[in-house]
Amino acid sequence: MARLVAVVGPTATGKSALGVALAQHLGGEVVNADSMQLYRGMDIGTAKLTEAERCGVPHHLLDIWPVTQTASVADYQARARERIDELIGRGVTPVLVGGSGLYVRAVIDPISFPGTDAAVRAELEAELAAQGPAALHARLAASDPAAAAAISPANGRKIVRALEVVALTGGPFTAALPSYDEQLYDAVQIGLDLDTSVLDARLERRVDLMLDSGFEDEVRRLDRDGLRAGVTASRALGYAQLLAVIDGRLSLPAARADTVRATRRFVRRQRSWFRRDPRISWLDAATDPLAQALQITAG
RNA sequence: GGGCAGGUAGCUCAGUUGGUACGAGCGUCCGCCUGAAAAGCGGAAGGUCGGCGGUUCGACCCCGCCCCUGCCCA
Repeated sequence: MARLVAVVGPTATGKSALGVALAQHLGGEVVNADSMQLYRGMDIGTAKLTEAERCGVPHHLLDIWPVTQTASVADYQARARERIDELIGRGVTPVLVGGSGLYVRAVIDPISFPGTDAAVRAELEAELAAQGPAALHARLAASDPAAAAAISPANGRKIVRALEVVALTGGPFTAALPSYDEQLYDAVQIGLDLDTSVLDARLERRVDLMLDSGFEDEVRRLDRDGLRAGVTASRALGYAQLLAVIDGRLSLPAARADTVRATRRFVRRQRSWFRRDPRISWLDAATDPLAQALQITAG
């Protein structure tokens, strides 16, 4: 087992910069674990590091999906593991950086995703739209009681996926994440966080900065590339709001406020996801996290 | 100085012909999550109903005075 370092935690805490610094000190390369930075052209709004900010450290799995493509953890998992294994084979330390909790676990932990089928899914989506989630939930209860019990009758998305898996595999949809005690890589996970009031102020500043740096133009450009048709990319923080601005459905100030609010909510969700993982060593982003991170990775 | 509208949860506002606030959205907090995870979903905590006094068995809802906000007139 080779060693892998992961930098996780809520957005806007400085994970990317810490990742670069760690890679430099450990002779490593960065592997992205941010679901939205996988999209080509989504740069400003995802706070993707610029070429200069990467300081010559190779970054992997950035810009691999067109905005029209629906995000997929399974696709990410395969690509990330392949790349990580390749780095390890070269004696390079993979530094996995990102705030997409499920993506990180999909790499490190033994999770296998049952397949998907566009036609089956499209049919289920259509039914969901026509009949509402309750009807589908009732059907799930008949074919997979355990899954139905675990999924809320209001959670259309999850119900559709469960039905899809049942239809494809003939078996039940197991909705249990693996425990935290078995991982595929010898991974050290570092969590970066900041005091809430400090982070909240930072989020606000960051959104303003993005807006000042041409975020709206970026969205207009991506709109021409089909962003609107992208199921996941079009819902990304800030992007969804700016599309509404372009449509005249929202004023710019409202979009700004909305984006800040949504990002705050996202941070809370990220924390509740990551804080359950006992393997993560938490560092305060305000007090020289690099030194502490190096200590942890050395130990 | 006069007139009108309004002062109900942190915010924006519903609401009761007088009988324990039926509140809602947003925010906050907590939790969930196996192919959309920057998405999706669940739960909880918050109110001396502007102040004082009166009427009443009983007032947030009626009366009086006062304070505050906005608009109009002077």
